[in-house]
Amino acid sequence: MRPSKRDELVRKALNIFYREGFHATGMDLLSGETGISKTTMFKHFHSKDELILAVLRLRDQDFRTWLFRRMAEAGEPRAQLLAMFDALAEWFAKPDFRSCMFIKAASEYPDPDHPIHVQSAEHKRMLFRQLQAIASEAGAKDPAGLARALLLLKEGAIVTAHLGHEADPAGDAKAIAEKLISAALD
Amino acid sequence: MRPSKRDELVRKALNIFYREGFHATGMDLLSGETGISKTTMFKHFHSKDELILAVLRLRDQDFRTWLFRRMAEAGEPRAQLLAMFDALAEWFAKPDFRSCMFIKAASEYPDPDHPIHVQSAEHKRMLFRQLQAIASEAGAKDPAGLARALLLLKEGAIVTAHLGHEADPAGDAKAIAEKLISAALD
DNA sequence: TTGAAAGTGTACAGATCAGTTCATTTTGGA
DNA sequence: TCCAAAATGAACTGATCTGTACACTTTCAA
Repeated sequence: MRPSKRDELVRKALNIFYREGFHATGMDLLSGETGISKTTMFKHFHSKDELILAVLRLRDQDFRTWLFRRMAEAGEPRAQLLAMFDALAEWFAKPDFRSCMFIKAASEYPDPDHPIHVQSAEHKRMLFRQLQAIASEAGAKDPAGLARALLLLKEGAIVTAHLGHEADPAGDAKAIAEKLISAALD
Repeated sequence: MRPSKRDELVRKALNIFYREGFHATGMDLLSGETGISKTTMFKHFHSKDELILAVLRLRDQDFRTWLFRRMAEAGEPRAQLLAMFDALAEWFAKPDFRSCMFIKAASEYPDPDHPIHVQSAEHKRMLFRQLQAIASEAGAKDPAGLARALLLLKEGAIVTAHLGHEADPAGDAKAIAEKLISAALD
């Protein structure tokens, strides 16, 4: 089995779903835009939902790899935590930024038991675990509490960057994070 | 003109869109669930998008009226600001809570120039203005900055309540808000 | 009571949706 | 070179989508 076509499909579908939305993107359009025949698409994935789940798995990998690599470059655990918001600022500045794929997925599949909704929630949990580990390394008194607070700031910044009129939501979030981190580590 | 049918339609459509999503809710289903004929629906609104815009206008009114009334009951401006998070906690606890309608609308209509997206952003701006006024009354050194920070916490709490596994996102947000308000008023 | 406005039910148009079928062509490794 | 796996294109199913047409009924106020 050669996985290249399948991977190519998932990666291209990711960009289109992210830009246009899930329901608004039909399989015919997807086939046309990717240049991959519908027959092949349905050979790799038995349904549109399965394709979306594969897209979300890829996005989860890509996003967490990107974010925590950026954070790791900052050095000390305490600096890593703050660096999350610098990474967010870069993301928001991209012209094709359109919010968080998992917030959007959960919005389009509101049933909490739907696999797409469940998998979106799982992404957030993975973020929490990794962030908690760094907060722990940094010597936080309550690593879980600090991780929850920083993630709350992250989600707020994303929504505000997408829907708000603010100049620098990532900067606002970072300023708050600095206070929280100082208080959590002293 | 008797507006009762029209209002009834908008109010019932609001609940269905909120529960099921916009694209996932067809006009036939809407007609069936509301008991209002499709002919009448399209006499009042020339398209589904127009109905959605009316739904969002109603939701904007309802939500801001509810939120700022709850806050006003808290008395002093400083207490009002904190009361926002108590109101959020009540909202999150409702069994039919499914995130913020405007975050969902912007997710389903990702084109920033789409009227539905524009109107969703406008809701957030209205929230900002009202919150800024209260921050100003409270004597904040930078009312706009405090309003931005509190709204960022609000959006983060909503997303976390919808998608996260946290026990009390509104409480987490409130704890952070307390620190910010104290620092902004001293 | 009457008459216009508002609402109904049904059937329909035309497009699009997810997903299938099948005969043909392309591909890449042995 | 050969062969099986992979991919293709195009037509097709049946359902659903937004929106329309039209004849009929209900409502309400003058």
